[in-house]
Amino acid sequence: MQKVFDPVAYEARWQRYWREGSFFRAEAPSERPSFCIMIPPPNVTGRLHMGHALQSTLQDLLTRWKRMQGFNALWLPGTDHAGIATQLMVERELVKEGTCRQQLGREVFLERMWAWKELYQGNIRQQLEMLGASCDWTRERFTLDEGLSRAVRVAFVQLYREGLIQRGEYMVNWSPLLETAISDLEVEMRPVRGKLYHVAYPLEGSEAAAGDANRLVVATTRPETMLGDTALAVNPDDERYRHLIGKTAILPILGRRLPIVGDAAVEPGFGTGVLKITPAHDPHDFAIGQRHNLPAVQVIDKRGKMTAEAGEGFAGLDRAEARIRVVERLQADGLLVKVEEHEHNVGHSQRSGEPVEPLISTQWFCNVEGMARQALDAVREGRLALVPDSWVKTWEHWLENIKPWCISRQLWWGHQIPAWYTPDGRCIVAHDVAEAARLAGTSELVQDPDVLDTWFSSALWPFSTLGWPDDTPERRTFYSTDVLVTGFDILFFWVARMVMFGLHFTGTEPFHAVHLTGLVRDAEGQKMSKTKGNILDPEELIHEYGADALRFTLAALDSPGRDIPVDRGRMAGYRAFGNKIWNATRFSLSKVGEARVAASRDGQPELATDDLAAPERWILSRLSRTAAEVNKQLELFRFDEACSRLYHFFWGELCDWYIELSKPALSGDAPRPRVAEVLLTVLERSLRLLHPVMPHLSEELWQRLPGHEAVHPQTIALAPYPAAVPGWEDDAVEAQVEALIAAVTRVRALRAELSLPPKAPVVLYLAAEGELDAFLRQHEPLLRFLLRPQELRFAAPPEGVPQDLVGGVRLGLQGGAVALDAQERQRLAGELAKLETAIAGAESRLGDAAFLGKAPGPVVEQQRQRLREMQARRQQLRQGLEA
RNA sequence: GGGGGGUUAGCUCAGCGGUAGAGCACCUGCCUUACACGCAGGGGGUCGCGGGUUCAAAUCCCUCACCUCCCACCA
Repeated sequence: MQKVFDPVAYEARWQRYWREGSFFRAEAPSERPSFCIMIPPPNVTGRLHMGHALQSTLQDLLTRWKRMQGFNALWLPGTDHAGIATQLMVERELVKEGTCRQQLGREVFLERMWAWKELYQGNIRQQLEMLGASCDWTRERFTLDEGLSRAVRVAFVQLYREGLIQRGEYMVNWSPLLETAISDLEVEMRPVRGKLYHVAYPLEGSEAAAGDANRLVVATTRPETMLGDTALAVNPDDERYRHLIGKTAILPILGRRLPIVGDAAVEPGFGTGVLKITPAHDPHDFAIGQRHNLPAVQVIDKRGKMTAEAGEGFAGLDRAEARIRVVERLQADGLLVKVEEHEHNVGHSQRSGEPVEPLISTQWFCNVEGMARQALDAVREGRLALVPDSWVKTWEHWLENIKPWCISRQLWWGHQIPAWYTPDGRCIVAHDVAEAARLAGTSELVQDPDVLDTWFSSALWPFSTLGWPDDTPERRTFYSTDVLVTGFDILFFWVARMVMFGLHFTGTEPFHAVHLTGLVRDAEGQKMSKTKGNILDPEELIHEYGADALRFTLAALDSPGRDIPVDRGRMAGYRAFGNKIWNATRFSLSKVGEARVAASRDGQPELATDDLAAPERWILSRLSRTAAEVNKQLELFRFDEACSRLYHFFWGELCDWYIELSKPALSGDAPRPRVAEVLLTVLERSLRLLHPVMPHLSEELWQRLPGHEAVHPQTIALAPYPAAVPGWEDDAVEAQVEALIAAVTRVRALRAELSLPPKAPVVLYLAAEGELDAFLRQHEPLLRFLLRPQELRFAAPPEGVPQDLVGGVRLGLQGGAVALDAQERQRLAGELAKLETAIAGAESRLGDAAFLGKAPGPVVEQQRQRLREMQARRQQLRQGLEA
């Protein structure tokens, strides 16, 4: 075996081996219980980022774990067409080429889109494979492929026929740059330092007259929209203006007559208490306009330019430019009363970044209120768990206040809406054009040019990927799926909508648990961004540390409800852990001779502990408990805890102690029964425990262990996941070995404290009560090996010899007395001071009748033992400091 | 305005009723026959502030402060 640990040397090899062995192929139907995770399909826009790496790691971890537990495990991969995002990328390319989609035409443009998709889909596959993802690639899907497109059409037609999808003219969030409607969720509020313009509107019949009584002053942040005003509104309870309701004001610049209406939505306290009403360009005004039957005058078009309605001098201007001109004009007309600085929130398009323009337009809407109630019930009744459950309140708040979902987009890349129009203007919704023609009674049809919101197809993902609407073996085998792993940032965009559609179309929730991960951040907890230059690239990290170290880091940092601060130092630490595992295996293989991994039957190892010595019993007991803990933590989605248990068992117990304890036996100096077999067995099961997090390293090493093929003939990925072995668990042995460990550790510390050089000849005293004393005598060779004393006496240390009491072991160390240096003296004095406080505390507690009466017995006993040990330590410290 | 999460060692975070923990960083020794991606030892914390419950509180309850995120948004 190579001495150097080099993950890059073997990771790709195992990825190929797994692929060629088809080990991750899931069966449908299957006799075994199934486990299924649907990948949140990455956008075909580019490379995978750290968020994908995190989520993919956790999904792979769960899938590998369940697969090893014997489940028919499916992790179904795929990609999302990501309408706006992808179309934008390709359009950007076109701009560079000096053309645009309109010039190419829809058909040619879509060919470009598909070429792009092929390229990036390939990248995503390759990157997932680099990470060690155990997807079933034979079942890969794409949101625009034939099957999923059919599912989209079927879902749309059904919702339409149920009356849950409607076409209508409403106010929507419009992105002038993208020239499409977007949903409420795609609007992001950003604080903007703007101005509040106070504009005077003359009252009718008083145009020529001056003075405040003849005009109403309106405060607005968007003066350019006043060209579309069709009324003024005041609060009917507002004493200042009540008498004006029913009167008429005159719109400056354009001279339009504006009725003054009373509406309770007007806040008397804000601005001047008078609101200008622009039904075509503001959602509130739109609502007020509807209440008062006001006309809507559109002065801004779909590209953000002023329309002809805006009048001479303004038509054709950009909305920002128009604002400047309107203000200039008002000022010239003497109607600009004042301008205040005003910070307020303005909706911006999340995708393109520009301010959203509220616009009245004809769009398709989906009424999701009923489905939202079902989604609420699914969580409340425990059929769907949100992990961590702190998300439940957010979930409830959103679903309880849900509004119709605008599902149409004025794009080309996506599922074209299955609606056709007849020459006489009828709208026919059907599964295909043939059906539409039949229903319409004519084949002169034009399909609606719009496409559906990307999230509409994503909402069907858990079942459209399994063949829905058909009743396929896949659907029967894997649906409902088990777990969804995704970021909390798409809880509403995607998770809620999947649950709503899942319940609506299939009658059951699409998965039983959602594990919501945090955001991947940099080592300082800063959000990663291009401008900060702190972006980490998973591919680069894999080259540097290996995929397993990256996976371990991400899994170990995933603690509930927190972001994931990815730290290179930490990742280097986990690569070092890989090195540790590598070397522990290298050592074992060089020492075990002809021994083999113990055989198993029905997953339970046939390794009886009857004739084994304490160290062997101890490590088997610890292994069993570790396996139990790791399984438990994985059930709870506590990947951090599972990793921590694996790390501390392997490094802190197996390597630091058991391997050391095995050395005198393996070298033949102090033989014990079946040490090599135990070592191999523990190692083999440890590698299996580690496999879901560190698949490559565990496979690489496991394949070298003599006897591994009896566990599984081909791959560790299909070997059983270790569970607890009750027959190995032994509290008494654990207590004894732990006392030995505590004593050894204390002796080493004492040696350092006394400044004894590593090779200084010392006399070591050890004494304990009863069985523990016998146990220590029995393991004399181990104590000699670990502590290398010149002489070992199983007796209480005489007076004057530096000594201590720990874990029930009285120990002493006699060697060349070395004077304490000043620094060490100070340290010990500090320790002594703290100790005095602790002793006083323990003494008073033990003297307190309330404590003795009410605290449980073991707690009192623990306190007594602790006090004894602190007193022993105090004596040693006092003696040392006096000397 | 409403709601969530957070405040523990220099940094990033576990712990959530019975002696304050991890990784990294730091200090001191060591190439001890698997590993210097290592071994051994060590320093470092009024667990945000103030109350309360309890024999016992970082851990449960309440007030406050600060930091974050989400939702809504007054033109």
